[in-house]
Amino acid sequence: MAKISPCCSPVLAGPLTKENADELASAFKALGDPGRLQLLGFIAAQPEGEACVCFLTEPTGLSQPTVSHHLKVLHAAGLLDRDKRGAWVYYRVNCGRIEDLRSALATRPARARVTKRAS
Amino acid sequence: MAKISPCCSPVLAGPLTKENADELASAFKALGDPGRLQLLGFIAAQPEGEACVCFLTEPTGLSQPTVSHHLKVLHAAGLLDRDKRGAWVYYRVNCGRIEDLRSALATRPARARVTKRAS
DNA sequence: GCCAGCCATCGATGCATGTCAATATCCCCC
DNA sequence: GGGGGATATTGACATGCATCGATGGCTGGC
Repeated sequence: MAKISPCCSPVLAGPLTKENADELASAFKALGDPGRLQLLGFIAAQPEGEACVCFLTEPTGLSQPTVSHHLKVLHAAGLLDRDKRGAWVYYRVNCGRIEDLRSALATRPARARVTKRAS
Repeated sequence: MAKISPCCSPVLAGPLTKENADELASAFKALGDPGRLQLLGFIAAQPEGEACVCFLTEPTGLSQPTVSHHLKVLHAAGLLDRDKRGAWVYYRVNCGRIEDLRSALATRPARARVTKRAS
């Protein structure tokens, strides 16, 4: 899981280095699938904030290997934490990572907003 | 460009409908490419907040058709505004759309945060 | 130790996408 | 209206990815 260094690489703060762009792109790519977004939503919707794989197979309508694959992608992107308890594996949303992505999308972070004094 | 209805579909607020998931996923997918993130960064870095295609070909190291393709994808996702002035086409970051995506990633929007009173 | 259930991996398949060369389209200017 | 430059589109190619069935690895219970 690549570090995002949210304090230094908001997308709109200026030119991105290739490395920062790669890091951020891989994270957003993980969010770029409806099944994965639904999985995040289902997990976050649980009272305990966590869910095992067997619980997620049915509501998404995806096969168990596909769900497992998506969870792996989300985990690799740092968006899910994995907790194996006996035969079950519980996944939990990593809110800190989500916040990092949010801050990477911050518009005009510090630099004074361009005041569009057209012509 | 699908509407995101940011007020009603934060990813982590609970289960997502298939439609909301599709809308959000297509938007994040547009962000899931390093070249496109760099394009956003370069455009936002301009003093006027806008840039024409010819200016973006060189710093990204991509061919002109590829840049044009990425700009089209970003425009289709609502992330860039297009302004044709004569023979030139100027692209500008749509900050409102970016903000919509940010709010869609809001963690635990209203519902009281699960207080993790473990066991 | 064996069996059943949960999860991950593997292999295969079909579709989406990033990329570029070539070409078309549009616009300004002479 | 013809020429030149800026963009967009097309066609082709390779790669990536989502998906599933089949299978393997673990874990707990009998």
